[in-house]
Amino acid sequence: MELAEARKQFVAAWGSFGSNWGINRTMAQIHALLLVTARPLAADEIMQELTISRGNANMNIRELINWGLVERVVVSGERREFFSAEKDIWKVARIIVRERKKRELEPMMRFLDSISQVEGTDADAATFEKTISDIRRFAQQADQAMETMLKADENWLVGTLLKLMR
Amino acid sequence: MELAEARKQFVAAWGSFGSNWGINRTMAQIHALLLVTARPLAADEIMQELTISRGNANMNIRELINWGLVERVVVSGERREFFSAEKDIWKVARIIVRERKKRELEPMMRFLDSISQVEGTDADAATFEKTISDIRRFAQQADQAMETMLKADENWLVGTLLKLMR
DNA sequence: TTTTTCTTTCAGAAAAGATTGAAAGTTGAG
DNA sequence: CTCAACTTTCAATCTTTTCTGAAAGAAAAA
Repeated sequence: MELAEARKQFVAAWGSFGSNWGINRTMAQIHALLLVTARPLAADEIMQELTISRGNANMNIRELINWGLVERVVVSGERREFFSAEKDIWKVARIIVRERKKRELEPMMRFLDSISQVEGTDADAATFEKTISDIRRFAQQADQAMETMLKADENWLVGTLLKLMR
Repeated sequence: MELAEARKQFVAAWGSFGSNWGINRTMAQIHALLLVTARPLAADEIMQELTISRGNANMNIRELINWGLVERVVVSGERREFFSAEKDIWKVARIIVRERKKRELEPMMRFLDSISQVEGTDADAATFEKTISDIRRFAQQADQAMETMLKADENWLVGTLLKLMR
């Protein structure tokens, strides 16, 4: 397959994949574009490649930087800012896991704590308390699994699986 | 906390949590409502509780049934259909993992295969092939981890973690 | 300092996604 | 078979999210 075509398809696919997971399509596309580009790109190049506006590019680049997935790069002899993505996919995965854990899982766990005790002894009260406490327990396990992954190196998963599956 | 209030908060929170993850708010709310209700509910009760229209309720209940998270229940002496959610949170988690794996991860892996070979030998071609193959490898590991989880029982995670963390 | 180049912001526009409600469809009871 | 009770569908509408583009801001160069 031709490189230009493959790149275009990848950027589009990554965009729609992202939007299935609550990540803005453009943000995912910019990320994909930077992932498959060896040299850092300037805002204008990103705008042109994805045919998006300056404002949109700026906002989504900023968000990628917030996440720690992209960084500003100074190119000597150039006044403009350039942008470059973290290319190590394991680091990328860890960043995403850490951010979503922080932004979603942890608040959810705090929330579940806050509603875990209710008055009443009927079937609905029992179902409620059981459901909430099961979800809390599950969330805690997921949280621990993520912590372990965040601390582990690339071989953790492979090693774990081999051990488990004989 | 009062049960009615706690239920309301949980349904609302589950709805917004869901929409962070690409799941329609109403679908998540219906699921939450059924999770914390001991007896099966009829469509009218769901509509009333969440103040949503008949069409909306119908569409989202159907989708929950598609996912296997909710089932139709016949209540003897009643002509209407009633709905009840799977209450075992581990089963729920497995269903969600299985469905998203099937709907998103597997198509993505097939797609990555299709674009993994490109013409050219410059820096961008090299970056492209490396990125795609790294993502494929990562996706395969995630896929295997999910497979293992799907087959394993509730104690897999705990056991694994204890083993790993000494 | 003034000009030039580039970045950021944000109100309004556009697009995407969700919801409604009324009509058509189905099914069991009589 | 006919009626009544209930479910499903879908075009129109509403809501939310995303995007644009022009104006304001910042910082290097002249």
